[in-house]
Amino acid sequence: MCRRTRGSGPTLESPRCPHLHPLMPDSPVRVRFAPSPTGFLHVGGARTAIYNDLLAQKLGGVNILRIEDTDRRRSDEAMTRQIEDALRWIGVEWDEGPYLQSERLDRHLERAHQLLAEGRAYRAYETPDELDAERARLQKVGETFRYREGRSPLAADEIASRADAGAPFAVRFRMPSEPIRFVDLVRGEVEFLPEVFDDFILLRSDGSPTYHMSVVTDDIDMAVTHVIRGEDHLSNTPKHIALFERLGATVPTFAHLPMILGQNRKRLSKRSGAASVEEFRSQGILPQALYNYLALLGWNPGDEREVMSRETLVEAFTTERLNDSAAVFDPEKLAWMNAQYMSTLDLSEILSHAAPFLTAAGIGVADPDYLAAAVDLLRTRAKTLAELSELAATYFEENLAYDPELTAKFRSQEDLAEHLEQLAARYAAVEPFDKEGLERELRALAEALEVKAGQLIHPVRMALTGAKAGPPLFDVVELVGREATARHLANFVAHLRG
RNA sequence: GGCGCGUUCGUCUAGGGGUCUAGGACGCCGGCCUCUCACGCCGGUAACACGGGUUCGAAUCCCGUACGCGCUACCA
Repeated sequence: MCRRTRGSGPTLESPRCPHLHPLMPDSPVRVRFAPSPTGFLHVGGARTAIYNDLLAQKLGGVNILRIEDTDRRRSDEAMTRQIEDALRWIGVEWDEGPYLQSERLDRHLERAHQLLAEGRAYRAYETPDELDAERARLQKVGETFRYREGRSPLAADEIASRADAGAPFAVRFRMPSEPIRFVDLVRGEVEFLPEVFDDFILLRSDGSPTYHMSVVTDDIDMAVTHVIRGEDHLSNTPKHIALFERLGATVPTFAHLPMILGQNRKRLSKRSGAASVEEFRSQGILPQALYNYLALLGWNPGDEREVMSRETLVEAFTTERLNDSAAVFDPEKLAWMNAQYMSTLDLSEILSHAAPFLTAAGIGVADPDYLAAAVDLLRTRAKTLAELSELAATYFEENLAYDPELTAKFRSQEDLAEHLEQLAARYAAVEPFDKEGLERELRALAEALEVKAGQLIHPVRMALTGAKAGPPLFDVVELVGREATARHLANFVAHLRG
């Protein structure tokens, strides 16, 4: 198995392994991400998109976006738009598309009719109900129903008379009778025996193509070289391979990614918590963090790096380090990852991602420098942009409402109000109003009063932010400024005496 | 039921026959830093699903069992 050979061995990236490189060594790598428009982008899909992105970038290939909207009922333009937005937001790029599968209907039909004409497919006259009945019947006897040519539940003369009467028919693909083997980039060699093959449907009796017909047709026409998709398609792969072959096309290389599970160890879904890119976005997760986290969920660079930019991930990416077992999505670790980006990204970047959250928290951008300074002070203290905005909001309050429970211990300190008034007097005069001077004044006052500096620092923090913990106090005072500091101090003194 | 895939700390993972008294990360616990919180730093907790082989030696190779997941549609 090629993928088991590490180091100097043949790999996808060094195309010396014939199994892994069905195409000419110099033919360009073409991958595609083919979501169905369900109204949101699932994180499992997002991860698939990321690996496609990474591989295309790594190999200088082409990434294609194709919307599998053949199920008309749940497809519309807005949903397609939603997927594009989500991909763009998370940082996945594509070079071609989006193609809409529904717009390629003629082509799917053409190829299906070609197969029919060539005798690689045939007409089948059973109705879905009849097939269901047959399945149920065999089920009872402990057998499995598999549709192969000549094994119809219908009598031969019945089929003939339906055909003569021009009855509607489905078009079924004639599956080969040899085993189908392939080397999956993630799982190694996989084999399916002909005993389990079904002559599956290419065209429904209403003439519409099925998913299998459409995907393979599109993958051929789009010259896709590597199909990276979810494990749920592994069992469909023999069907697809047979179609590629009968259609005279080169079979692409497959990579089937394991599922992403929720905390409940079931496939991640809305029930098991946030499951879509949009949800994380609205929670205030940074796109870089989600991209990074998802890339690491099922892949690792082989060393101990974890926080990695897209560029670094591209440089480090190899399909041979893709994992083959399902992974549980861990929101805690995502939060940590996000915090990493919150504290290291350029402030301007944080600011632009935070803007909608800031607005939602009622924070205006009247003074961009003030906003930036506040965000900079708080960025290491928030795990999400939503938290950040919440924390920042108090820095924009005209007057703060103090929580009696939090201020109880200050109110029981007899001299505190008096001390704070003295501090306020010093702060009114200090020049310049910067943290060094502010600290000097406070410590000098503490010494004169014969109290510990903390005895003043903590109540001042409460006065200015309404919280018992937060950024270093003198940074806060400097930021808040002379005027607001005086106002908050006065309010707090009143609160203490009230 | 059939077929396919999987199983290392709670979670993400490293591991490719001896270097494994199993490494890293998240979480958790403790400490340092410190005006508090957070960041950061230091330390601790915790795992090879089970049973058989093969081998001088197995987390690693083989077989089986258990469990989980996927597919088994005129869904995609």
